[in-house]
Amino acid sequence: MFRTNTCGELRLADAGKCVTLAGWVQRVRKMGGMTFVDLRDRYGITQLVFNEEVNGGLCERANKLGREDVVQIKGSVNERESKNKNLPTGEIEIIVSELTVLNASKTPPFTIEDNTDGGDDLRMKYRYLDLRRSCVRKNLELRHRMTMEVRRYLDGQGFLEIETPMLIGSTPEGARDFVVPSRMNPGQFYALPQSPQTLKQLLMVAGMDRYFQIVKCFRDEDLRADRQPEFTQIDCEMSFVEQEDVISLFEGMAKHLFRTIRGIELTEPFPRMPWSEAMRLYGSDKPDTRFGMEFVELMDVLKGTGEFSVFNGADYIGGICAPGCASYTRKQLDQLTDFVKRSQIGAKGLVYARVQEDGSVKSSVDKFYTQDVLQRLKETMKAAPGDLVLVMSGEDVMKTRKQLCELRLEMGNRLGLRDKNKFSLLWVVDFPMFEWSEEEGRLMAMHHPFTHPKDEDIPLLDTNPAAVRADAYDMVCNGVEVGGGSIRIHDPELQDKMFKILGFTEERAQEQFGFLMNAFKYGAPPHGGLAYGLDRWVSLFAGLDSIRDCIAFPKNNSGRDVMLDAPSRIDQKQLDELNLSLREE
RNA sequence: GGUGCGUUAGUUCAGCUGGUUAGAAUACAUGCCUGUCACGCAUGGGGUCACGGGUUCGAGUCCCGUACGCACCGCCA
Repeated sequence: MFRTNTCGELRLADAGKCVTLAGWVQRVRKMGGMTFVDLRDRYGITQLVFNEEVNGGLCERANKLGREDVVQIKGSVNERESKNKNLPTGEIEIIVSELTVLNASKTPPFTIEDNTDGGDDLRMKYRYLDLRRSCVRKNLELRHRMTMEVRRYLDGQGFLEIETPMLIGSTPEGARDFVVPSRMNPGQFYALPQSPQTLKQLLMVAGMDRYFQIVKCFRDEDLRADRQPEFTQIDCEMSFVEQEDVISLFEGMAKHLFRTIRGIELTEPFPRMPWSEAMRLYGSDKPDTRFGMEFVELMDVLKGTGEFSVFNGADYIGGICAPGCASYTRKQLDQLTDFVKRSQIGAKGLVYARVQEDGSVKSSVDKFYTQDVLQRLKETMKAAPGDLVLVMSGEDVMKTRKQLCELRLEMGNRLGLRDKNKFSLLWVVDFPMFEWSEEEGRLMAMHHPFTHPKDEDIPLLDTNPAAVRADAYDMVCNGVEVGGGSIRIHDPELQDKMFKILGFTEERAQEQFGFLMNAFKYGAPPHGGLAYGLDRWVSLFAGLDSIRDCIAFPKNNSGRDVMLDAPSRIDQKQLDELNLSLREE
């Protein structure tokens, strides 16, 4: 037997027992005649003791151990003379009688500790060492517990877990597909699914009624801290449901996860906010509602009421009120101005107004506005003495709101209002069906082409499609889109009409989605669903800044796996078999 | 496709307006130390300053380019 116990389970009650442990050498502390070794495995750390007086030869060998050697020891559990309150096993130690080095280790390139000295790049290259660190391992354990709870909840609700294929056809609508050449069908390609969307809809046609799958999805787009080329969704679909049914069932799942994983009871229904409201108040379809500081529109107050040409030429003027920030120094205000002027935010400037203790307003545009106008600004913003009003303006309403959104989040950070242990959930509903694409010169589906328009907006499809709202909904937590879904179209005629509005020719619609359209002709039930982003949920619960930290083997910024050194070139023989040739450089 | 920041010891970083032998911490090695647990103390080894070009009497330092990394914009139905 390799071991009788793990390195995390022995306690004072086990004192006197003879045990066998195996694990990695975390650290060796040589005290002269005595040597302590911390032995580590997935379950914890147990201290080993070697005493020169008791067994000189063995102690000598223990002194030669290096970090990350894999060893097996036999010994007896002993109550410690001086206990370590930081370790669950800190009341005992093992007096070692036998030591076997199962496998020596090279000195690792970074320290295997919570506060490692390794940088991200190096940790990814040696991810198998990084995963030995308890802080990283805990993320994977959390991920496991969450998927277990997801399965438990959905199973309890009668969902079937059904696998769908990874090799499917390419549908260029939306994100770029990863494609896979077919050897047996030269010149033809599979695509990896961006989501099992159409397949789960076919499962509804097939009468599966309630489906889910914890499934890898692939998108060949540029990466971000919260975006990987392959990521995991909790993908769900239900038949004979309306939006309300889907929302309540998956709100239940969110509550289940909060209760079982974080021990947080969310008793109230999650707030709902129409998309247009989210844009108006927060400039974002995924607002961070952990704090207020909502936008207040100021066109009436500031446009045309003074000589400030920037505001007089603006099509949007909006402000936020930062409580207690009137004491900001000139330097701090300049920093904020620089922040909004940064290229990725791209605003031209920032106007501020301090509300003084006596109620008067001192602003950066004093010379353009009378105190009366500034008092109206104060009242409109509901600003109190000591508050700082920040105002931005622009000619593009959506763009300016987005810039103000960035400023609001920055102020939230500065004021410490974005506490990782506080959770604020909401549903954003009534998304627009379409959005205009400058690049394509046509309307694009905001969610996807199978999304059902709101019944009352269906007449607008013929007259003003851009105004049509959809039965689409996103769940947002702390400014992160943790899931989203929609009621789908199940009527082939409506689906036809949708493809036409999206600029599909009949042939192209048939070619790309004919299988779905045909299926709909054989009795498709009304259906809808939702997909949660598992990586984002785990990151949220673990308080991570990047989803990489909850993925065992993530890709770097350029979509590379630096450990495997993938992607890589393939040899000519493989290319020939696939009937592929590479363009000359 | 674009913007910003970065690349110096195994690792994480410092290195000023260009100037003589490039530092710290940690890791590693050796020695001392019998109750440590981030043990302590002493000694030691360890560098193509990412790569290529330029400016200069002289470049880790300034300029240009390339590569790589991170964050972001575009993109992500």
